[in-house]
Order: sequence, then C-alpha cells, then structure tokens
Amino acid sequence: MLDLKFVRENYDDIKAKLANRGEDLSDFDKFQGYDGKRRELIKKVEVLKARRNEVSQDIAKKKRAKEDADDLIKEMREVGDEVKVLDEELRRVEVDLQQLMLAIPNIPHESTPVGADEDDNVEIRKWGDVPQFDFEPKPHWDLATELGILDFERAAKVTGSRFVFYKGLGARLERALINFMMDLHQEEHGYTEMLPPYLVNRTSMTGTGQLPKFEEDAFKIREEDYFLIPTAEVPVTNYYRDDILTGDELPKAYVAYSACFRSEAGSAGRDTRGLIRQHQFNKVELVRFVKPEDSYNELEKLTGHAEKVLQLLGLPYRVLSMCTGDLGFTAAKKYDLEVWIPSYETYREISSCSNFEDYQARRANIRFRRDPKSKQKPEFVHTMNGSGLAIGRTVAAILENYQQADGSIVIPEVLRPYMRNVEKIEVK
RNA sequence: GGAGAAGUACCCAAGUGGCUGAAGGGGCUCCCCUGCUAAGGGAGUAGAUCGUGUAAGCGGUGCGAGGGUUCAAAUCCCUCCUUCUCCGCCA
Repeated sequence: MLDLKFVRENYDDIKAKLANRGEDLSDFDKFQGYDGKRRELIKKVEVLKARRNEVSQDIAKKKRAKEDADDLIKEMREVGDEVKVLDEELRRVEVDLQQLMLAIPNIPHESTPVGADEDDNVEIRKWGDVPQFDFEPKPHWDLATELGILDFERAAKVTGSRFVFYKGLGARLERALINFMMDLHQEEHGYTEMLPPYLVNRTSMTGTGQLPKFEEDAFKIREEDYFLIPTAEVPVTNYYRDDILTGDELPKAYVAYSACFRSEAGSAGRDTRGLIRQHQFNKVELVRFVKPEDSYNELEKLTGHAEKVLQLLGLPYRVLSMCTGDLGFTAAKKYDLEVWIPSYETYREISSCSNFEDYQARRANIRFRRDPKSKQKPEFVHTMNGSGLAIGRTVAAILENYQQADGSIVIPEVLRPYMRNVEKIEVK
C-alpha cells in the first residue's frame, strides 16, 4: 500500500510512474475525491465530538450537584445523532479509500527498466555453460517416468491434473534439495530456519498483497476464511505483522521451506506436462526485513544467495531485471533467476527476488524504531524475498541438464551427501 | 466438539455508568543520599494512530476485535478472536 500523504503530495508524479506498469489506472483517479471527502468529514465530526466530550463533563458536574441538566442532555442527543450520521458516512468513504489503495500496485524503483512486457526485461548476467548433448536430450517428464521416480498419471487419478507423486530416488532427490538449500542458507548465508503454517487468514494474504486483487489465484478453505499459502513469503512476512522491531535487530533473515499451492487460474494449456507448473510444489524461500537505506544492497545480497544454489548445483542460469510491465503487483524491483531447461531450449524462471520497499510493511504494519529509547516515531521496514529455490523446477533442471545417453541421471556432487551417496539414478 | 474461566499500558494488577483519557506495584529513565556494593529518598513514564498547524500545540480515536444501548461505556448488551483448565477425539 502507498502512503496517503505521499500520494496526496505527489499525485501526478506517482500516476506517471504507475502508468509504466501498463495497468488500468482509472480507479486511481478517484483518489483525490475520496481523500478530500475523508478529511472534510473528519474535521466536521471531530468538532462535534470535542463539543460532546466537553458538555458531558458539564452534565456530570451538574448531576453530581443534583442540578437539572435536561437542556444539555437534549442538545447532546441531537449532537449524538449528527455524529452517528457523519461517522457512518466517514466509515463508507474510508472503506472506499481503503479498497482503492489496496488495489494500487507499488511504484517501480528508478532502476527498474521501463517496458511493456517480458520482452523488455533486461538480462543482467549469465552463469554457466549450456550443456551440449551428443544425443537427443529428453524432457524431464519422459526421463522421470522411465526411471519410475515421478508419477503424474496416478496423481491425476488421486487428485487431479497438475499434481504429482515423487517416488523412490525422485522423492529422495526432492528431499535432498530441500535439506541442501536449508543448510546452505542457514550455515553460509546467516538465515534463521522457519517452518510456517500452510494455511493463513485473509488479513495475512492482504498484508503481503495476494489479496484483494488475486483471490482467484489462491486455494481457499471452504469452512474457514483461510487460504492455502501460495508461498512461504505470506506466513513468514506476516510473522511480524503489527510489530515494532528495534533498529539493532535488523536485518532479520529467515529461510523457510514450505509446500506452495497455486490455482494457476488463467494458465490453462501452459506447461501442461512435467514439474514446471503444478498446483502444489515445494519451495525454499528467503525473506529479509531490512532498514530502508539498506534495502537495495540487501536485495543484491539476497539475489546472490539464491544464485549460489544454482552455482553449487552446476546449473546454467541467467539473471533478468524485470521491467515495469512485468514487475508484479507489490514489487518495486525484481530479479528473476532463470535456469536452462534443455527440452524447452530456453531459460525458465526458478527464482524471483523482489524488493517491496515499504509497500508490504505498510499493508502489514511492520515497523521498527531506530533507537528504542528515543521518542522518534517508528518507521516502516523494507521487506524483500526470493526463492532459494523452487524445488520442483530444480528437480526438472537437474534431470534434464544431468541426463546421460542411457537415460540415467548423474547427481550433482553437492547433493550426494544428502542422497546417502547415491551418484546416479538409473533405469532398473 | 462440549463445559467453565480470563483478556486493562513494557510486566503484574485495581476498577459494575459521569472528579478513571485509567489507582497501586514492578520495571525503566533521571536526580538525591551513601567510601564501593546493597538498601533508602525524590521526580518522570500510554505506546500508537488520525485530523489540523511552519512549529510549540490543539483536537479525535484508544482498556482483546467489531457492533449496540446511553446525553455519557473499561464498566451494561450482542457477535467474534485468543489464552488457560477439565471432558471428548486424535498424530
């Protein structure tokens, strides 16, 4: 969410910046009307309330002195009625304004390239050599089915499309990747491990920005107002909702493994085969709470932590800076890490590292006090997160990039300790 | 899921309609006393948020959350949330 005062004072500038996102801004035009109306009503109703408070004291005094106060009570009855009407009007305007503000995306950072869609994303760097095969490489779903380590058909029977069973060494590989990444981020990168709830309430989903605009992308529990988390970002960021942290405990860094659930509404027909687009997938997520002045350094750090995973796994990737048209609702700046997938003959997203600045912090009310002893007002923290990495897509990348002519898969060396020293997955 | 109890400021806690916009402790900050320490004395201490103002300020909100009753609500009524105890169920 954007700051009301900031929007009020920089309206035209903000409108121009939001226009670069290529979204419909017609709602934004209502801002000035709602904001003005709200302030006008507050002024009116507060004068009346001040009067009521004052006269209530007089009534109390008269009552104690056993004097007659009927005139004052009669007057206050009228004031009370007026207050009730104005309060109701104010409440409605505030709801309108709130809904409007929750539907306005973040302002892109000045370093975010201006562009219309994914074709305007800017490649920042590339790492690793794309593997050259002296045979026809297979897509991971064929490899995995032949190896008996993934079963899409039975998952479709048991649940539906876009679900999968991992089996045998496939399941072990998934688990090995989770443990490898968790250990790396804790021990080498200084993150604290967290294992969050997979269901969150509506307030949390609103805090991180999934709601109200993207409700159809989430799975919802019918009986409760709970949602299946689309990413651990939601519970971990909301961990500090309505909290005031102290300056010396920042930055705070958490790494959380969780399953993630996405309805993939609007993706019908895209990536229908394999692990790339599932309704449920595993992910190791990095979340950082930082001071505003550090946030762009911190984003580079976080992105580097995610890249490190790909480097250690020996998977070729590139880093893109997402343009204004492809930025995501809540981000001010975003890097996507894309891993090489041989069967696609292209790079596919495997991590998204976003700086939200104070946008989520304002929605979720996460603040900090630089010096707890001073009387300074608390400030909003900056939040950021990134996948470190999406596990299913990592499995797909390993299967495809490490495949051998005979259909076997060589396990990257860093993973072998987590695989009970299995070096290769072979057809039995 | 059933039955009870409770939620007041950093913590404990008093408080059944108006001098409580929140007593009293503890803690914390500052000061005094004391050779040091311990003990003692004194003063201060609602954080937050909204409106208004260049600002000191002024005003609104605020006793788990949201409604309601009333001229007036921490206090009365309703709904919800959370915690604790017991029972049931369960990994």
